[in-house]
Amino acid sequence: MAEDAHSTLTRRIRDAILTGEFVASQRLVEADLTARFGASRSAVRLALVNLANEGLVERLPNRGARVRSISVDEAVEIVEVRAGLEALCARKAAEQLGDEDAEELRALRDAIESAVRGGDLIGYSELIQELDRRIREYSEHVTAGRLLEQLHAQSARHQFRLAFAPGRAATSLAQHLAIIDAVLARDPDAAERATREHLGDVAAILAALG
Amino acid sequence: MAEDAHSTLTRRIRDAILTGEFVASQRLVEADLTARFGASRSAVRLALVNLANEGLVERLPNRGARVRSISVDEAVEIVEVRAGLEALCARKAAEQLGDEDAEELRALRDAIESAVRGGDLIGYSELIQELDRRIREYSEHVTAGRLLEQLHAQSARHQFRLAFAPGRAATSLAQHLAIIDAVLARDPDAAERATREHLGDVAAILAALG
DNA sequence: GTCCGTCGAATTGTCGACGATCTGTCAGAC
DNA sequence: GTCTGACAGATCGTCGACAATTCGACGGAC
Repeated sequence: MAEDAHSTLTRRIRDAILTGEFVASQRLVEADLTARFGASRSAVRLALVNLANEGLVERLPNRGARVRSISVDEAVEIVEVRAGLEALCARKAAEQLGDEDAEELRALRDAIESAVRGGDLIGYSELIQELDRRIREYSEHVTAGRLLEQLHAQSARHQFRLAFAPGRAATSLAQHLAIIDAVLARDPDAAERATREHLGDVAAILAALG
Repeated sequence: MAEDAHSTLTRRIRDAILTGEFVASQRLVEADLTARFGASRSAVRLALVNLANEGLVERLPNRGARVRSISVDEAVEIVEVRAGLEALCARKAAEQLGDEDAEELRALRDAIESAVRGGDLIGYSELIQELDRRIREYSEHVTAGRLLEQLHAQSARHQFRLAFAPGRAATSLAQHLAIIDAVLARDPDAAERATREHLGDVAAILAALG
């Protein structure tokens, strides 16, 4: 993932999709993107191919690209896969947590608790994402990490809907604290179990909402 | 995955990598591939980008592409991830196995047993791959299936070395039969457990061999 | 009113050429 | 003998033009 021109463009289009600037199923015409981002058509094409491989964009031969819309069934599938991968990462993280990592994790735990106490749902949601990222990092599992990053990007929109499900914050908080505590306790089994439990709930709620 | 020209080229280059025609770390110069496959440079470029996204090829900015070589550590990681995903698929397959699927699976079981009895290691290896493919199919889990396909391709070479580890066939056979029987018995827990057990062994052996 | 074939605009796919970047080599200074 | 800097070859990155395809609009036949 170098920082040259086409990577930047890929990132810019990805951001536009993730922030909802381009809505689901919207057509992404190469000429339009060329004008909008001031890049050449080759660069746009390359970016679209990359995003198609990431699963954010759908490319039909001779018919152009569009923002891929993810069905509820597929969102559930993604959460099921995430459960397996994040459980693996949580386990590894618990096994090999360094002392300074533990310090960071405790600080994050405090931040999460105070965000919830303050009723800051947006901040809470961001901190949870940070938590996921940290656990991936501590696990040092690059293969799982790479796949998880893709899956997160794909289901970003569904995540969002989930955050505001009524009464969700309380159980979500408890589950995340359980994950953190298991990792801090260096207990791999508990970390894996807590992660699975949490994502099992997420899958169930997603399926019910759909 | 349409069947137009550039997809075909992507597949052809992928096959060349998987069959060992292009060895690990070998440089893939665009001009050479252009001549060899009779395609234009754009097509070659696109194929390389796709393969890079699949993880089979490594592309360094301004320095070209080469066949990505996968370290033993990474091969172990891949098997760990596969364990999670294949366990999920085995579970789903066990949950929703159709009667005609069961029939096919029984036939495959017989074929596997007779391959081992006949000492046909190559045939056995192919049948095991077929088994994996079938379980993915029965699980109807497209997300997990797509990721597994990528991971299989990446670790194809290491798979190969594994098949000829001394005394491996016997335990491998027992483990695969256990997976098949659990799925046939429509027992999701057993199917997941048997799959994890098998891949846990594979990871251990890979790590030891490295 | 409906069906069918033709035509044209919009859009993607392909190509070859040009410019930019990297790598290795070689001469010269010290 | 070693180091430095310029040069040249190889290779990738970018661009604009042209060809191929799709899709909708239009008009005529029945």
